[in-house]
Amino acid sequence: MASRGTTKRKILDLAENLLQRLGYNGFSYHHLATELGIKNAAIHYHFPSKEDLGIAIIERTKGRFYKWIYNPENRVLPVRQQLEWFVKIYQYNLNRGHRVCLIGALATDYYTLPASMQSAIDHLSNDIQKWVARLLDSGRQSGELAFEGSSQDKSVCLISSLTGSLQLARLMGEEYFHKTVKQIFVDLNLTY
Amino acid sequence: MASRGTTKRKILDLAENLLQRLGYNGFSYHHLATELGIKNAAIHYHFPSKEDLGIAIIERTKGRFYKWIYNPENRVLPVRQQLEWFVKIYQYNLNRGHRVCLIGALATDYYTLPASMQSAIDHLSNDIQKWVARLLDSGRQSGELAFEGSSQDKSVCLISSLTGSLQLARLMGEEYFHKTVKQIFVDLNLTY
DNA sequence: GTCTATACCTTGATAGAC
DNA sequence: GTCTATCAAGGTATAGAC
Repeated sequence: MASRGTTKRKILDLAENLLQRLGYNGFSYHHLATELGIKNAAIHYHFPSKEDLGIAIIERTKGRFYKWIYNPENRVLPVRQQLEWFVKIYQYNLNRGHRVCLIGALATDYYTLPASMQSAIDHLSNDIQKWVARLLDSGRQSGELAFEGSSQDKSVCLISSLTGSLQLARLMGEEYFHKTVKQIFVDLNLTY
Repeated sequence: MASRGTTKRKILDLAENLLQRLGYNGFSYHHLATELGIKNAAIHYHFPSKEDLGIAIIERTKGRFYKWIYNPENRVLPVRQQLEWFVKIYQYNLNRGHRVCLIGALATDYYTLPASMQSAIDHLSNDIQKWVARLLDSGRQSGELAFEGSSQDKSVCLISSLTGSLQLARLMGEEYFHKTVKQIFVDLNLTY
């Protein structure tokens, strides 16, 4: 289905999709143009360079993340529900054509990216990690979940698992994502 | 440093390195040629198509893996040591210029790969997963380690963590790989 | 086995008409 | 805002001399 909204929005939606399906070096302006029924040059009007497009994708994802975590309603949700929301982001990517997460996609292409994109994605991953660490910490303190080790280490391990499992799911099957999620919850002493 | 051995071997070494650093769509025959001080056409002599080169890289990695796990000496090692060997593969990739693992690299490019490469990497990831699951299972039975849940789920989660953490380490720093490994050991009731 | 030379395609990007 | 037309650069791949 084609996305609604302005051309700029449609380009962004499709580019995000292709980036997470094919990698940054795996899709082209031509690819976007033909699928949207417009011309190459029209895309360059909205996003002068591919770098601009890449930055826009990262910034939009950042915005969505911040919007959720800084929403006062969400901050008071049980830790378990906040964790489930976080996992749902990955689940959503899996459901939309086996997309890998944005961080995973850009991480493997990392050394081919312009510096501006590198620092944008660095920033996002740092913020995500801090948020997860704080969440795990407060969950452990309140007794909502349990684990050994530091919340920092645990958060990095958890994010790595989710990132990696979206990739393994491509090679081995969707169920391998669910196996990982199941194990993550078991390892936090949570039923799933 | 340039690799030793025949030209074919040098090409394979460099291509493997570039594949895991830049992604399958991030390096070219030209890239290989200039760095090896030979010409484009010389590479095509040894590997007629990029697909042939990709297959060769996967098959060589497979071979190394099988050689180790089917070595009778290694099969009787303590579970902990076998696990440490497995982690060392990832550590080695990290040390050699922040390479991601072969599976991670090819997973994000997966839908741009020729079918032959897809099935080759599918096969490898299946074999690795089975080996890890068996290792964890026997370790739990012998009391060498402990974890909740099925050894299948745990193995997928463990491999995903390692795969993902090599990628996160690019964005966040090498220490984030070590944090993940530390947590993996803690979660198996092993000191590290 | 390696070279020169080249064919052919795709890529990101721009100029200027409408 | 979108089009046509075009560009230079880089990509995979081949033919044929040495």
